[in-house]
Amino acid sequence: AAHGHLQGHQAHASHATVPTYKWMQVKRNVPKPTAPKLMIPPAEFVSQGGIGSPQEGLRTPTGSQMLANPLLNLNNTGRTNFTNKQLTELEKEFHFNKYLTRARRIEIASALQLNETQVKIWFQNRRMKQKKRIKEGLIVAPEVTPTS
Amino acid sequence: VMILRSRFLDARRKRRNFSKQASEILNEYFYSHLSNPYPSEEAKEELARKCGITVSQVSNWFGNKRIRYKKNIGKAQEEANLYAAKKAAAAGASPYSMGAASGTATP
DNA sequence: ACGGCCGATCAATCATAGCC
DNA sequence: TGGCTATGATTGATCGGCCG
Repeated sequence: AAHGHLQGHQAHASHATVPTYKWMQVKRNVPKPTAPKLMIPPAEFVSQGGIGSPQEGLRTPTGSQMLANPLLNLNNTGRTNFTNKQLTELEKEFHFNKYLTRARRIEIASALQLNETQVKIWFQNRRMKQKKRIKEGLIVAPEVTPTS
Repeated sequence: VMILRSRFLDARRKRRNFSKQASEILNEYFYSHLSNPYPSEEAKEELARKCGITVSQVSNWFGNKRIRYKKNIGKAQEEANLYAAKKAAAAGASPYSMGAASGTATP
C-alpha cells in the first residue's frame, strides 16, 4: 500500500483528458533483442520420442510458426520459444524435483541448450503455476497431507 | 502437420466472455481507480465474488485491461473513462473506496 | 555483496467468442 | 458464411522485496 504515485503532470485542465498516471508509462526492459543466431543445425533433433511426447520435434506453440530448428528464434522478440522436447524434459524434471540444485540446473541447461537462467526461471514459473492450480482446486493437493 | 495442436493442454480454448454485469463491475473498479488500478488481494477476492469468477480471472482481467489501456491512450479510453466516472458519480456511493482516483476533479 | 525464491506484473501471443 | 475485432488465458521474462 503506500505507493506514492500521483503522476507526472496533469496536463490541460480544460476538458476531460484523462491524466497520464505512472503505471501507464511503465515500460519493462524488453527481453534481450537476442542476436539472430542460429544454433546447431543438427539433423536429428526430434526423433527418439523417448520422452514420451508426441513426436513433433519442434515446438508448436499453438500452431503458428512451426519448422525451423528447435533452437532457432524465428522472430526475435527476446522471448524464447521452448521446444516441446525442452518442455517435456523440464516437466519431467519438475516432477522429480520441484527445486533444482546448481549442479542439476547446469546439467539440464546444457542438455536442453538453454541458459541456466532460463532453466531457473522456468522452474520458478512452474512452481507458481502449480501453486495456482492447487489453489484453484484443480490437481491433487500437495503430497504432504496437512494432517497436523 | 501433425503438429496436432497441443490445444489439449490449453484451457484457453473454451473461454466464455464474462457476463455483461461482471464486466461492468470490473470496469467500474478499474476506472474509479485509474490512478492505481492494482486491486489488493482482498479487493480481487471481493470482485471475484461479485462477478462470479475466480480471483485468477480477476487478475487476468486487470492485467489485460492495463496493458490494453496503455496501448491506446487518448482513444476510446477517455470516453470510457468519462462514462465510467460519470456512472460512478451517478451511482453515488459506490461500494468501493472511490476516492483514490478520479473523484477530485469535481468542477 | 550475492544469488535464489516469491508474488505480482508485464508483454506478446494464442485461440476463440462475437459481431457484421 | 467469411473476416475482423474484442477478449480471456498462457507464459517467458522483469521488478521489487525478502532471506540466508
